[in-house]
Amino acid sequence: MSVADPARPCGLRERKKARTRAAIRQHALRLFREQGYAETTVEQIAEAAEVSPSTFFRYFPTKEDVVLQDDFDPIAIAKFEALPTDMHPVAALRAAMRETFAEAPAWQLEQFRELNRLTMSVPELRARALDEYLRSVRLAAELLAKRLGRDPGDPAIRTMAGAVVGVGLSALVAGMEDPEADVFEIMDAGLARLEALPL
Amino acid sequence: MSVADPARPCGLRERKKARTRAAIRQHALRLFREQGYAETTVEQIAEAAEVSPSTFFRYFPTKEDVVLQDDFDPIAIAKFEALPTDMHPVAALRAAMRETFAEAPAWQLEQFRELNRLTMSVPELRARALDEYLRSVRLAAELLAKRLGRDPGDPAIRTMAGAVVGVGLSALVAGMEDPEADVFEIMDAGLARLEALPL
DNA sequence: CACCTTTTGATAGCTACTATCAAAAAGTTG
DNA sequence: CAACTTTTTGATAGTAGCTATCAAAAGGTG
Repeated sequence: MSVADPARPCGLRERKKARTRAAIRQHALRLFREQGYAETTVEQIAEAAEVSPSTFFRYFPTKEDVVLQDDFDPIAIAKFEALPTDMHPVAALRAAMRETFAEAPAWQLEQFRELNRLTMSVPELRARALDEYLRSVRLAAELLAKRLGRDPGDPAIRTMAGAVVGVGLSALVAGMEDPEADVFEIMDAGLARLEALPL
Repeated sequence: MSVADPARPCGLRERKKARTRAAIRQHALRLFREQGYAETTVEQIAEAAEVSPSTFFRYFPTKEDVVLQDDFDPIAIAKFEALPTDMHPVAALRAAMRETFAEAPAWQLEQFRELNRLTMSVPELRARALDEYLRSVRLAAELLAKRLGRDPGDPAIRTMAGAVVGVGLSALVAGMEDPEADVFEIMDAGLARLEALPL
């Protein structure tokens, strides 16, 4: 209902909300690191963040949501839409990703990596992450169809969209198997290979 | 520990176990169809199948597992391994899938479709299905590497494996968006396109 | 039939998550 | 600043998925 929707908070309330949210996530991630995801109860997180369990669920609908959030996807999609339409769609996707990551501050990239690591190691989280990932890239696939002026149901489009998702997943898996690996690099290299797929 | 592991049960016990398992699943699926997945409690399922809730969890580790089971994957993987190694790996995968589905009885294919429909419509189930799907096809990807005598970490292998997974996912999504669509056909067509990817 | 193993059900309990509602804090207006 | 409104919070109670335990019942064997 609120008409005002500024990028940064102005009132005391909104600032406090942001602080509370950050505190909950911060303490949750610390506890997960120290004693594991399943072994940490919501009650413990709430206590550490000095709020009630009720408040925890007011900020995060589920325990999983403390970990699962992709701040990058919407940005990358916006960049993808802004790129010239005469580029190869997969090349545009790669460029959008590269720009997005290049602009992000170092700490955010590092947190992204840690969240990925945690996500891929907890089955519960892994499952939900794949769902979210699929959903967001399916949206990108629709943009891809629009970009080419073709139907989203076109087999070539569908196959390419699936392959893009799959390459992303395989990169995440690779990053999990080898913690030293650069997930961004792997994903980019995989996408580069997909440019050879006929459209 | 049991040495005997026959294809079909012999003793009264194993037959009863199989019957109990089937009964639980059957009643569960019926209740899901009638009143929805989330609206059906394990207690109701147990009561309908005339067992205790304890027994339910003895047969299915989670409520989700009543729906999530892929009887096809292990069969298809075995067939894949049995096929001549000089075939194109993706072609071999396609052949293995085709054989597997061709051999299955009609009712099993129909049940497979219903389970897929249910799975893709319940977020909770969808997420876990993707996880299972990824795991099983990753195994196939390892076989693929072995077949080519190359490293599983090879970018080309990894990309192809990811693309295979992705095509499967996109086929499932397509089948969900259009219930009339033939998921097998879509997946096969997508895989056929992947044969053009350089290895 | 007596004996051993497997399967079952009852009980109790933990934890994620929801609903409700009154108290407290933040913001607003006379 | 005092009264009033709105938002945020915490306490309470409850539902449901899931686990552990253990004694009773059923299946199988000599």
